[in-house]
Amino acid sequence: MPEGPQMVFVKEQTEQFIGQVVLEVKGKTRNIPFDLVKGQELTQIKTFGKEILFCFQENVVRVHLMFFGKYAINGEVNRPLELGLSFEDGDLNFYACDCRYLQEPLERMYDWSTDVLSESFDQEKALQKLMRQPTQLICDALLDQNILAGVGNGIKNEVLFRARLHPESQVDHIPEAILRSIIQECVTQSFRYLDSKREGTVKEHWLVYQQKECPRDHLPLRKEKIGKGQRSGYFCEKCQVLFHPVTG
DNA sequence: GGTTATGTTATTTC
DNA sequence: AGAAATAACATAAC
Repeated sequence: MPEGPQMVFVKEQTEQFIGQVVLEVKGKTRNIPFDLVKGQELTQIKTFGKEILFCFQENVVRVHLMFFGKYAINGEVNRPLELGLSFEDGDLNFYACDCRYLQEPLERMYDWSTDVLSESFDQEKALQKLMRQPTQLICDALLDQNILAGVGNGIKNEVLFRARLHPESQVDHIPEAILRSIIQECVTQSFRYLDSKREGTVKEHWLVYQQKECPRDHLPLRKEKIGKGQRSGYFCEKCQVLFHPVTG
């Protein structure tokens, strides 16, 4: 469950442990020095893109759920535990994820202006970065975490559908005004996804992602591995415009 | 059993 | 050296 909004949701679900001390650390991860986390008080939880950052007094534990990651709050999942944190008032368990131990100041590692869910997200900066990759296809560019941290394959497909843009359009063939609207749409759809997580309505959330039919004109959606990343694209050939090189 | 899937990084190859 | 392709990792569902 790895797109940005889902991680913000995990943050909201785990903030109950802020102010509590870690009583025990366990799991099979070798990236975390258990003894240096044990006894620490959880002071803050942040997210950056698809990462969640558990900030303690003297260090930070970063968890990325990757493709198959799962988590449980005050419960367990029947599979090998990657990282378990026991607090005074409950516990937090992560599975099949990437865990890292950070000591550097976060400000030195992260630039929150690239995180679409951050209040300091900078659309203009994202536009500049996009335009610095003129030959990329837009479907690949939207998944670039250095440009739009937090955007995943689901959000990508929704954004392109709503903007009526064909996913295989090359960046430098797309008018700047449309690039701007795409970036805005990444923010809008990310927050919309977050809302549906909060409301428990994710199943009804997607218009095209993992769907079969275009909701606008009811034609069958195309579903193909597209772009350099060969990720699943769901799109409508009729209502999503493919931009071609400007000639003449 | 094969394929697919919300992702990223390490390694190999050119 | 550095970009680009490939492999690797993890897991459940159809």
